[in-house]
Amino acid sequence: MSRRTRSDNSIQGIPEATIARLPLYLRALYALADRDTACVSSEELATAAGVNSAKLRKDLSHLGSYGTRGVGYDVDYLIYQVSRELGLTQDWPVIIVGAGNLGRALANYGGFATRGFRVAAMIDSDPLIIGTSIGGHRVFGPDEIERVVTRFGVMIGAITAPATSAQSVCNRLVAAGVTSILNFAPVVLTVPDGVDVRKVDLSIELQILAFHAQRRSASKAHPTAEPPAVNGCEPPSVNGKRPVTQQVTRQAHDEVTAEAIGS
Amino acid sequence: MSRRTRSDNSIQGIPEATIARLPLYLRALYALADRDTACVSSEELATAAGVNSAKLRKDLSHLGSYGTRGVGYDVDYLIYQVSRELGLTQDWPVIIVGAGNLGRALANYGGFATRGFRVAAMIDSDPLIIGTSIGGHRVFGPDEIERVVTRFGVMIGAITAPATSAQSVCNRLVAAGVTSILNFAPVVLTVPDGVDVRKVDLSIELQILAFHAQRRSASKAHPTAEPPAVNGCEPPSVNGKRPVTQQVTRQAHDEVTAEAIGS
DNA sequence: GCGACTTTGTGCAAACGTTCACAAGGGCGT
DNA sequence: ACGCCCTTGTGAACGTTTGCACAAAGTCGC
Ligand SMILES: NC(=O)c1ccc[n+]([C@@H]2O[C@H](COP(=O)([O-])OP(=O)(O)OC[C@H]3O[C@@H](n4cnc5c(N)ncnc54)[C@H](O)[C@@H]3O)[C@@H](O)[C@H]2O)c1
Ligand SMILES: NC(=O)c1ccc[n+]([C@@H]2O[C@H](COP(=O)([O-])OP(=O)(O)OC[C@H]3O[C@@H](n4cnc5c(N)ncnc54)[C@H](O)[C@@H]3O)[C@@H](O)[C@H]2O)c1
Repeated sequence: MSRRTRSDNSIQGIPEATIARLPLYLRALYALADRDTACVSSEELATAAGVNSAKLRKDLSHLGSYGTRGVGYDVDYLIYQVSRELGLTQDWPVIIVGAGNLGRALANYGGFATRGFRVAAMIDSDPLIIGTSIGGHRVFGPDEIERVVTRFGVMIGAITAPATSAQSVCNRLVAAGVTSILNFAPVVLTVPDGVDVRKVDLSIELQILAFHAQRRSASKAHPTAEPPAVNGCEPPSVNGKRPVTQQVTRQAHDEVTAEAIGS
Repeated sequence: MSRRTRSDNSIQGIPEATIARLPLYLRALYALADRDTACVSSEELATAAGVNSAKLRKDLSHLGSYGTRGVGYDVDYLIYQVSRELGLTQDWPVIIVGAGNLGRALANYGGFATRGFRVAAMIDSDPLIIGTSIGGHRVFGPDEIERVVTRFGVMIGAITAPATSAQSVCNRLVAAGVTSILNFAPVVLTVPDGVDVRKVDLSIELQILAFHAQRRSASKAHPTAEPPAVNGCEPPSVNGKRPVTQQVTRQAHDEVTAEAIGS
């Protein structure tokens, strides 16, 4: 279990929360540069990025003193500095595993390449898909993962395969040398130390939205009332056979729990 | 600017961080239920969900005391309680605006419906797409938004339209009565108070991965050395014409900054 | 050349989140 | 029936993140 992420940040000193916002600032900066804005104040940039100006200044101060007091930040200069900090002054080849609905969408996505990310190759296990081209990228079989990763020096992989194969795909990617993984499958991936996993989970986002939506409509309906006497499951008794508590209809789902791999 | 999210949580008392993890627990619980596991300890469930067991217990304690000391949690009972808390005991119709690559992928996604989320309708502005069916869902024109939202009582909308139209699409959704928005466009949306926006931003995730990947390979190459003398932009001087600081080649991009809307 | 004005960069405190560690509580074996 | 043992639920310590408020610093007008 890699818990090193937290301490890694402190040894160099840039908080994770700041890192997560830098791409936001970068996007706002590019938008400003497009409008030929040469210089921007923390207030303006913060508004454009949707954050507090104090937070923005503190975030940027972690990269260095790149502003001019009384004036603001030079847009092009700041774009360069933020890009450098994020490692965007180089190109990043990305391997996409799973050429289904989502994998295709990614491969066809133009915005993918706009920040130096390039699709090195697509991988799929379906013989009918292998050999075809998607978004101008040839699809290879899973056995080519090692070769592609080595050949192009791929460090970043996106997993858009079904949840059931996500962990094994992940293992193959890591074995081949990939150290950063963007996971779209609804699974908790287990990876050795030194490998970075981020997940994009649409289902979770929707559920969070549902929670807030529920709360909103509940407080609309009963401004200050108890929740309407939930008549759901009774607390189950442990001794004896378990009572019938199947009020929630079991729904189909494709999620699996990840099997641990040797760290 | 809606900053009410934070304080809303405290009035009822469930931290936002906890809410964001409940779907994770729910998924792990369903996986356990599928294996006919009747009861689970916080340790096991935490491992399955990829979190610390103390954190899991504290999270669950916010919903109530649904465990049995010395034994653990009844799986079915906990599924019910978590589902109820998240508002998943009811169905949520969702409207998808933008039937392009991503919108199609969502509409075709089976896992979409597995937690009670149903595609109420798809919307697109392209006359060639309007009237066709995607994933079994008829595509309507933007003018039908109001009707669909009212008719089906839609509270949740997903924006998979281009970044340039995302804000106007958002405005129409909000005007029609949608209060929860899942935004896939690389834009900071501005919404009135009482509307909840979550974003899924692939580009940002990749950039965060790139940062860590860069750091890793840098520390591999120069274990304890200064960064290799960046010869990038000089700090620009403010007086006079700005110097040529165009070291970073300007890249194409489709991001825009959101225009403010009323309130 | 100088003073006023503007905006950055940052110390500090409060809010929030995580983790530890253990008392309280309940089942189970005898 | 009783005590042992296991696991929950939670108080307290710790770390992180946010936001305020202001001194430091540089520009611009005169
Ligand atoms: N489509 C969506 O909108 C969406 C939303 C959220 C999550 N997801 C998740 O993303 C993943 C992909 O979704 P999708 O809709 O594209 O599914 P899909 O079934 O359309 O595509 C999956 C592809 O992966 C390939 N594949 C299967 N096993 C493989 C393996 N071992 N190695 C390489 N390729 C393999 C299949 O041949 C198929 O082409 C799933 O895990 C899904 O749960 C999808
Ligand atoms: N495809 C991806 O993998 C991906 C990844 C990250 C982000 N995104 C973002 O998601 C959004 C959609 O991406 P995409 O690849 O599906 O783009 P796309 O061009 O394939 O699809 C966009 C669709 O939106 C429709 N549209 C345009 N204006 C509209 C309007 N005002 N109302 C309704 N529909 C409208 C278009 O007709 C088109 O069908 C974009 O903002 C993109 O930046 C996509």
